[in-house]
Amino acid sequence: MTDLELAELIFPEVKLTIEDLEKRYPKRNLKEGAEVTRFAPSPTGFLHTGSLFTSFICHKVANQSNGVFYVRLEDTDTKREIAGSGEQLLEQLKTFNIVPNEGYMGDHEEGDYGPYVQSKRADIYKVCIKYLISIGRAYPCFCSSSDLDEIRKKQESHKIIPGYYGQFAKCRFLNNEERAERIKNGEPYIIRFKSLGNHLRKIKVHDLVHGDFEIAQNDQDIVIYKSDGLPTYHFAHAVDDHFMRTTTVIRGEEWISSLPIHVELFSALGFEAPKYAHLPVIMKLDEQGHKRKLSKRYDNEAAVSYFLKDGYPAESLLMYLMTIANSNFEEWIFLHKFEHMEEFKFSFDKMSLEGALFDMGKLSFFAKEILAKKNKDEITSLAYSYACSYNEELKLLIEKDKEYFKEIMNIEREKENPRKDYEKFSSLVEMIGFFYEDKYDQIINNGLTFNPKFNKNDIITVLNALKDNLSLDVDEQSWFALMKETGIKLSFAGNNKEYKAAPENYKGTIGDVAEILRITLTGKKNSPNLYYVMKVLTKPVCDNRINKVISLLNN
RNA sequence: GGCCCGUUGGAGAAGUGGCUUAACUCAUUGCCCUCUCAAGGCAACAUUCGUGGGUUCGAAUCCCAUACGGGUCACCA
Repeated sequence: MTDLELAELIFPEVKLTIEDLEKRYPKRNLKEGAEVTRFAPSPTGFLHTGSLFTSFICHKVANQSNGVFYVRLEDTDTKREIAGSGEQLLEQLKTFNIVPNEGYMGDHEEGDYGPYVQSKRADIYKVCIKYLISIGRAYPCFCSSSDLDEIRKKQESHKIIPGYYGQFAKCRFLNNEERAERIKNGEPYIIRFKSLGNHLRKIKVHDLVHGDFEIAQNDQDIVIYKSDGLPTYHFAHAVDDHFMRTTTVIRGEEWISSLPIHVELFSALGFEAPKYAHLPVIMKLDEQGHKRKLSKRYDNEAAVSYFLKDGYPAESLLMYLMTIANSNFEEWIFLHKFEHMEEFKFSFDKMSLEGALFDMGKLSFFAKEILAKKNKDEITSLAYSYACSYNEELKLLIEKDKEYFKEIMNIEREKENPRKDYEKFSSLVEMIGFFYEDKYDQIINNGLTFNPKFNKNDIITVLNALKDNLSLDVDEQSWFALMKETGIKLSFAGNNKEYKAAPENYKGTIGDVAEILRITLTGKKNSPNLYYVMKVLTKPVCDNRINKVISLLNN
């Protein structure tokens, strides 16, 4: 029995050939230098920070070369699949402005190189597997998992490389008659690739980020077609990236070690291998001080949803990731005042080879810079869309009076060096709650903590004087002059130097006066510039709050 | 354990034989400014590039050895 006949026996229903597929998926008509990249997630859970990193780079590389970025869903592991996670993945990418030009879009597919979901590509894989069988480069394997265990144990006890290869690849030595017989008898089987490689020989490979290096040839007869009728990753990678005409495969560094498999697969299929870029993995220091890959199980930072829920601006995460990708980006973005990062030219040569430790502090820095750059309308709409997804309380506050919210967000914003105190939207309610009357009432009813060196009457005197004398119809400087004047009349020192020179002559400093007012109006020891806070609150509200506090003190 | 990749400060890193008494950024610390905070300004923070040898007038940069860290060895991707 010939190999061709065996192939026919196993896949009688497959009529198409590789040539037919080549015609159906012709080479893309793109300009010289245009890169076709792909992000190929499995729908097994939330978007990992490392995946965001990879997809971001893929997107960037395609965009800056006027190429194509597409998404392919690798759903061949039906056991681990989590329903709906594919859609969610795409949804999350979208919040980062990573939108594919074609491929799997979540609820539908776009493009001429589909289907883009692997479970829908069974026919295509079968054509390729049938071809490999017909040329003797793939064969059915009847080994059970206990057979494989046995082989492994034997190998381990002899301290030789484990796996299904060479002499250990039992089913490789079956003749086609035996194979046909066992298949006809209904014995379960899978299909393995027949490797011609020699572990002792090396192949030269080139990687866009690692450069040239040598690696041992593959000699494993890996499974390419599982008992569930779906291909394994390695095989699907070769077939899909060929027929989808990917020019550069960008993926995590953990794939380097399977590169020899992929190289051999491409060559056996008669396909030209794509360029490869293996990205460093994002790491974290564990409790023992060891570096390890960001882990879904142990690290919050591993899930992109964590940052989204906490309300970090999406842009800040991207900026941070670009910093890891190309360190010259930092200089560039400073020069460009934290704007238009999409104009930055990413380059694989400038990529570091070592996995960076995830740096939360740096993320915070970028988050503050970015939020400080937004105008009041932009930051309001960002806050609002965050609130709609994650924070009901904030949503209600904003909806109560959008203009009022804008004015709060605008305090010390429209100036050369805007305030940089907003980092993530999850802390917004805590920071600005006092601007809202019912929140404010809660705060003062919980009790205000004034400086213990002032007694009740001191505080009431100060507050009454301020209420009578502080006008908001003047500019900031005059306002402050009024406060100073008021303080001095009540024998507070106008500045620190005077006070330090003779503390016994004064009740305190002008800072103490301001603190009393600040605590009264905001319930906090720290707040933005009091003048602007009062402007937003308005004079009547301020007076009302002062009265409330005075009557509380009198009780 | 085999194989592969990597190793410059607390973190990200620049650096490819003399311009490096190791850039820049984050963090940290101190001072200044200031009604508080967030900022902003100024300053400090690796005599040394994992370690040991060598080549050279000269090395973080070249060579050799060694240590350490990470990845990977599935009908998972």
